[in-house]
Amino acid sequence: MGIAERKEREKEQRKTEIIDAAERIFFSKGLQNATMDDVAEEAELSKGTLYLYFKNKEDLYLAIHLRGNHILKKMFENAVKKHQKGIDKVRAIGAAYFDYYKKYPDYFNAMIYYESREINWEDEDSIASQCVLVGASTLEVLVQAIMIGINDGTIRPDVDPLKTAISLWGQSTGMIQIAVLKESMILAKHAIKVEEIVEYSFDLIFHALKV
Amino acid sequence: MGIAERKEREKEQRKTEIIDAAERIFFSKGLQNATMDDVAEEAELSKGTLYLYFKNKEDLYLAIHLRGNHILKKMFENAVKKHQKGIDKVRAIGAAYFDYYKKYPDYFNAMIYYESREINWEDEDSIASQCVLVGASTLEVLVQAIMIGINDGTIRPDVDPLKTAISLWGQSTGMIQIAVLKESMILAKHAIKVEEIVEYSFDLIFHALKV
DNA sequence: CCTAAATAATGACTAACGGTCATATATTGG
DNA sequence: CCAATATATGACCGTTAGTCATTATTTAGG
Repeated sequence: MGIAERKEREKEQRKTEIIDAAERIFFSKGLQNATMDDVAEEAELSKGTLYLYFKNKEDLYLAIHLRGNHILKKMFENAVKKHQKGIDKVRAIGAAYFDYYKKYPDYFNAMIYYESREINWEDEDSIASQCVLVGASTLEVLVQAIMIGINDGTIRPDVDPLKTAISLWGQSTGMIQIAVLKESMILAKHAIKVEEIVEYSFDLIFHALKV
Repeated sequence: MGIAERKEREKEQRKTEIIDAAERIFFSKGLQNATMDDVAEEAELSKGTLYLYFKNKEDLYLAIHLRGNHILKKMFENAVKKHQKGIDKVRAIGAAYFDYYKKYPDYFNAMIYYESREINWEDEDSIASQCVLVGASTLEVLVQAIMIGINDGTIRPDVDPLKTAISLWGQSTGMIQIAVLKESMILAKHAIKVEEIVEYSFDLIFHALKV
């Protein structure tokens, strides 16, 4: 049955088109101000149709979030490949994270936004749980890099790979978040650039990992 | 004119009562689900009256946020007092931050929630700008502790106090945030407790500061 | 005390938005 | 060509943030 397959493809295509439209709207107007009517108009579909493809507004936003997660994972994997030593891999992941923010600030903000709210990440099959899966595998890239570093002697052997990976992840996210957020406030007042403070912060962290 | 003063007092009193009611409602139902009608009922006032005291829902929420900020600052100041050495002061601040989360998770979440959204922190006189002020003075406590540590030789002399303070702040916030958030997901799966991972993360950070 | 002016409080109302569903249109298989 | 099925529509509904004309209370002066 080629028709069923074609229909499946078309359905995926529609979904993609809707996410594209939603991205343009959400990212330009901000999630708060963007309405489902806006998205519908941008997608050249009726509002009701959106709900045939996505459970609700949050689900649609999570679909965008998921895209960002995939990109981030790819960037981590690429960063790791470029270096031999474990510590360099870890550092490259840190740099990649910051690159991600610079290149896709909207995806980064979508992440921040959603990490700070009550979502049912549990139920299977949902976009939310897919986000969790991709997130876990992204973290795994970091865990592996740390383990390689321990084995090749570039990272202190007494660090716990998983705990360290989670720490680095949380610390880096918080750092970028605060740097961006406080830019206009604290940083501008002291003439510190976002880049500068994030680099500084990363240096601090890696200083703690080195043998 | 004693009357004007009494009226001023009463006005402040009302404001406080409204914030009290709003806290109960927002914290029990969650900001998303709590309505201004709920708050009005809890405060035993009409909805219109709320808007005589607060510009909008966000403003009311920021007033709660401001309370949290004041408490946090107090806790930082107390933490600093209890120790002599700079590094110990810094560590105590870290512990105080985590204590703050444990003792006032709702305030902590209010902070996270608001740090991740578009707010006009600029305009003078607003509650938002008061939050910024208190936040800056809280950070200053940390900056001072780091400087003391550099002077008494317990902290590496080559660290930049302000940049380090901002780094620690961002990293700690991100860490607590992620630990709490991922508890049900990643942490539970690996049988790691929130306390444990946060402590671990703090150790990592302080390892980087020591001489 | 009484009353007019000023201040504070009210709640019905509006606009906007997320989400639904009966209806309409298009596609498929026979 | 015709039913059956799948897809799309947009008027409609319920909810809620925020407003404002009206009402109630308090103050100050005579």
